[in-house]
Amino acid sequence: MTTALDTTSPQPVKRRSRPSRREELLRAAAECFAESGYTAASVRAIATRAGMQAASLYCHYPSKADLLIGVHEIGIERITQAVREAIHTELPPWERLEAACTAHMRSLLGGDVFFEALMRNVPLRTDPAYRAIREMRAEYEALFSDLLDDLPLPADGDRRKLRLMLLGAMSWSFTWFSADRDTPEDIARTFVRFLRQPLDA
Amino acid sequence: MTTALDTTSPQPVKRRSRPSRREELLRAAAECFAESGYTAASVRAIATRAGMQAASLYCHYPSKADLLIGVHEIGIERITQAVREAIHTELPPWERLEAACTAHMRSLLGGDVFFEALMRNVPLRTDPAYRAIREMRAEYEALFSDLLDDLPLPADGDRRKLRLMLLGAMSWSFTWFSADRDTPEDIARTFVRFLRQPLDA
Amino acid sequence: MTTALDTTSPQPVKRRSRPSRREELLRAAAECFAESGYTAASVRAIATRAGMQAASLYCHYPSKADLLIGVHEIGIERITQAVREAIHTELPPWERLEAACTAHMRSLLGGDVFFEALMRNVPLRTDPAYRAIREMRAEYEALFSDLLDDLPLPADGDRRKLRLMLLGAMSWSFTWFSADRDTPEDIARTFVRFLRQPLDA
Amino acid sequence: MTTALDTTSPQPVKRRSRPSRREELLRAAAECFAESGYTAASVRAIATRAGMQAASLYCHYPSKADLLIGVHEIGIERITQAVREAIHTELPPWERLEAACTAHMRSLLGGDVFFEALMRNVPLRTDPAYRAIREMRAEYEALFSDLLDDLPLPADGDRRKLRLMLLGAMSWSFTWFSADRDTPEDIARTFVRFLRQPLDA
DNA sequence: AATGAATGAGGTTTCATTCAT
DNA sequence: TATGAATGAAACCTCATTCAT
Repeated sequence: MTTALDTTSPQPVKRRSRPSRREELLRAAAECFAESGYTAASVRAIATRAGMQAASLYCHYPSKADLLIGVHEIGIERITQAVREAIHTELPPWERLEAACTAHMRSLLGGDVFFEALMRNVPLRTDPAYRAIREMRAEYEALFSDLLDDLPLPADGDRRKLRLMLLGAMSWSFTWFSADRDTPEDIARTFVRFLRQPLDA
Repeated sequence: MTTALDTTSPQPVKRRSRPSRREELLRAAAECFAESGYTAASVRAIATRAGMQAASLYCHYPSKADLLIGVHEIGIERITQAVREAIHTELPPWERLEAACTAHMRSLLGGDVFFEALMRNVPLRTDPAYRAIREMRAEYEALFSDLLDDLPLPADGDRRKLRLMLLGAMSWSFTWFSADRDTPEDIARTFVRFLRQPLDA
Repeated sequence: MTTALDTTSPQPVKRRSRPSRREELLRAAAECFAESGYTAASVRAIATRAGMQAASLYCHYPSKADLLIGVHEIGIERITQAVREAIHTELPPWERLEAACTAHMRSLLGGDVFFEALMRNVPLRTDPAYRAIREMRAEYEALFSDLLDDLPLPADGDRRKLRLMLLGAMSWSFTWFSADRDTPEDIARTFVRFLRQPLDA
Repeated sequence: MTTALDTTSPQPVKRRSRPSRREELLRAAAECFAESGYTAASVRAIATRAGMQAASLYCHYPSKADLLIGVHEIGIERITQAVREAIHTELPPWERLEAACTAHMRSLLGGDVFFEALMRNVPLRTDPAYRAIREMRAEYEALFSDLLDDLPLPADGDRRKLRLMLLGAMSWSFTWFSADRDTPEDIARTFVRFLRQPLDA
């Protein structure tokens, strides 16, 4: 009857492709994880924010940990796409890196709760969700490995550490970023410049 | 190499006695916070690890949050002293910065649970311990501001962002550091070199 | 004598079903509050008496204080209705007052745990439930204000103090009442007579 | 050396017959019992208010229940003496009763925490302190029995119920008394007048 | 007389999850 | 798909009391 994506079809069609219950749930979870952290966020709070009872949540996700994975999936997917788009065009290597970083920072600091949830909830090695999330992150970070491979570095340039430094510095920014003093774009540009100017000279 | 960083010893030698109950408690708390995170770590687990009942813990600290503050105090105090010692000698600015970073990384990644607890538990803005901890961190980071002020940078060098980049990159390293592949000293040296080579040329 | 005061029946016949869990819970709470006092009565004991786990109690009432309010609501509702019924008929003013007092005492001393809980747990001014309960009591006592207004008193008769004296004397009776020596009806009759007739002949 | 009543004699004499530790403790206990009720008042709070550690309290009183008894002893002793003094003079029976009631109310509502503690903490029958306190109260109330015996009542005047009514009404007044609207003396006078004079004109 | 430390019991409440409906 | 009720575990913390010093 309706589109294949309409997961709420059993109810009379209200509005076209409104966020499904699962999506609402993930958003609610992201908000709670971002605000309180994974452990402190309660399933009840997430369900309430999504407009349902805690028990109903389990119709959609089998556990709290799966919500965290779901949130990460969305977050990583979004930021991956943002960065992919940014480096789609033809550009010199350093400019491509800068474009990627700009997209990265714009996503991370743009107020999207999915990214806040992402940053604030790096899972512990003992967490059951650890592996799944680590793999997603690794895949994303591979994008930057590629960008760095294209860079013309001196022979002793340790590209792995360069990537870790750049991504780490950007990741940590959620800790000190203040929209009053900084813009995501400026941070990205400045960080890249710090690295580039010597090496490029 | 040196023993100055042996964090298990009861600090600068204040009292000769065996570590006091408070110190044992802080160490137990640090271990638990490092392993499980602040929220997931239970007061009972901390007390048990310190060899007492949960109720006894409250003879020494009035709440779990105060334990977190205590852990941060020790951690910050130790790393501050380590860095202070490292920059005590007369050195050219870049070398002093590198010495500081080396000390910083050596502390952070040296396996001291107080630092692991520190890094894994950046408090949320809503946390009652947020203010207290933020101030401690700020005071520590001021050390690096001073070091950066001494650096001969070009006019447009944004020293604040440089500091944030360097410290952020180092902070994030607890996320990916593996003693098999890296050494703290090497990371510090490499990160500083990345920033220096252009600017110093 | 009558069955109107059978406080175990599920009230005016609202639903036919066996007493709901909420009602069982309130009764259990009333029993515990009557036996041990509000503070000393534990949520666990209340839940156990109602045949459930302490945690399950919170499906029905959000806190212990709300149980106290609920118990008061039922108690006040019952005694209000008993008094209302007693004064429903046409009677001379003093006889109506006596009828009201008889109903009042019969409720209070008839062994209903809800009234015992009521009397033994006048909340402190600092108690969060204080306001709610005070208002209920005030509404009930207004019934007596009306009855006293109908009394043909001399000009200097302080009707407020008269009400407070009468109600106070009756309230305090739960302190000394012994079913062996007294009947609720006799107490009521005697108290009203003391006020009505001249003792100083 | 000092007076026999100086229970703190081992310490160098500071001030003459200042409240002994036991007295301070009783006063602190009375305050706490009056504010929070016996059960909710904690030994720790009492000790703190008396300027000592909880453990030190046990040097003076062997248990919390003994503090309650001690508070009652003082309270009953004080009010007994107040009433005794009031009825010491030669007066007609009704005037003597009024004088006693005035003294009673003045004590009860005069802001003395010992009386507030007394009224707010009628022990339950299951309380270990129940018997001891009940006996004290009975002895005090015997004073009123005597006064009532002197009253010229009609043949059917039930003196026991009269006493219970009068004392009960006065006891309950701590529940509604407001220094803004009432004075203890006026309450006493009015209550006695209600009994003495015919209201049913 | 005083106390710091300790304790076992127990307080209220929240947790993630299950299950019958 | 949704939920109300339930649960066992566990959360943080406070309790009255004890004891060695």
